[in-house]
Amino acid sequence: MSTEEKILQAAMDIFLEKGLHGTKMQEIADKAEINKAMLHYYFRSKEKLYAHVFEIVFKHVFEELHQIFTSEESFETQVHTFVNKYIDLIKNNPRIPLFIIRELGQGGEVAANTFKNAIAAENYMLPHSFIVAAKNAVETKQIKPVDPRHLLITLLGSCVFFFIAEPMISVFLNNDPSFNREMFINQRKNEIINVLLNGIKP
Amino acid sequence: MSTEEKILQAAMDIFLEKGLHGTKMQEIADKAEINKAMLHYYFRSKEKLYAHVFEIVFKHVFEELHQIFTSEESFETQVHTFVNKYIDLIKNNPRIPLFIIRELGQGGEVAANTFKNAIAAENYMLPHSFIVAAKNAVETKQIKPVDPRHLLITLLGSCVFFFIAEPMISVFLNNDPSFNREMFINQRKNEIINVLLNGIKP
DNA sequence: ACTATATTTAACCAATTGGTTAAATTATAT
DNA sequence: ATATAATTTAACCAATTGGTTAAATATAGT
Repeated sequence: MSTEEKILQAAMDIFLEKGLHGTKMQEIADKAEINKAMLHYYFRSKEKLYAHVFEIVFKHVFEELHQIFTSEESFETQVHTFVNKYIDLIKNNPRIPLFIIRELGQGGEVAANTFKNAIAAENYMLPHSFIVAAKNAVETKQIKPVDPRHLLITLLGSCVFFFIAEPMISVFLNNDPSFNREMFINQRKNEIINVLLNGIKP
Repeated sequence: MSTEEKILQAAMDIFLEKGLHGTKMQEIADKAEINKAMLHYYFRSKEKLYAHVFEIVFKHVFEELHQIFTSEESFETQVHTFVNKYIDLIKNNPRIPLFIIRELGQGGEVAANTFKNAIAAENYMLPHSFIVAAKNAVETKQIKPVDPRHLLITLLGSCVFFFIAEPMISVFLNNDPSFNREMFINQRKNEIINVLLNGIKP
């Protein structure tokens, strides 16, 4: 593993866990087992290193989800697949939602730039492929007329909000001593699919 | 205005804008026009002052929304009112969603404690009143059988996600040169109400 | 072998910042 | 009026931390 790769790996681990401001350059250097000066040698500044990591994480999420809406399946099936895959992805990478949310909470400049670059490069454009698929579904009367932009926001918000707000939500859910997180997340998939697909039926 | 009030007012303004870590004690002191030592004299530490502010903000949001689901209206009307009021509240206090999100992004310890205290005091318990209302609506067949906990999460996520993710979403929405934020937010209310109420119709 | 270039290290620096303290001022009670 | 307690101020402190630098070491090209 080259020094640069060691840095990126360590930086990703720690930025994902602690965000931009919670992460210290020395901590990344320690984890990568290299001298702190190497961080600046390879990546100039903390912000640049962070932006680098953000882009990798962002790509990882959006590339996979983007593809779903370019398939030949029915729109209903696509939404079904989307919810399952998105929530599974979060379950397997539980740090990702908070990582992105923290970035947005800082003002989201890095996120906005990453997004702009993705649009310019015409890459992994989830919003675009979703909106094309949804428009088509409206035209072919698979679903009733809805604004695809709003539908996408509702879908994303429904999937991700639990994981963002979990520190507070879990206080309430744990009032029930038999509460089981794993089971609840699986129910969550079905409830989202049920309510939303039902809500847009023609 | 007493020194203590001046501090709280200034702290609220700045914490709301910049979050815990973005806010400097000196900045609060300057805005309140008092000596920095007074902050510690009245509130001991930055964290304690922050927690104080968080509780005030949190109460402000949840008290108003809580009441909706204690009314005698039909559940459908209550949901309608909730979406309109919640989104209006955010429009009038645009810093609030990011403020709470930033707190959750830091781990949400302060948020969790505030929430626990609210439960213990049996105060402004939005989740409780919502779940009672939704259960009742299921039993009286006003809506089809859904898990009220999931419905609440879907509802909150749908309302708030746009404002959280706006730095990214707006990059995409602004591709359309005629995009109008004010109009879009009003549409957002109706789309949420339409899709969700339709989704839970018996 | 020698030179130029790239990489690595350890020591250092300047700025920031939450918090403290001792002395000064003001308010309160007797 | 005087003692006591509460409030306010200015100066100070220690720790943190992103970033720099000059010298040392390794690598590659000729």
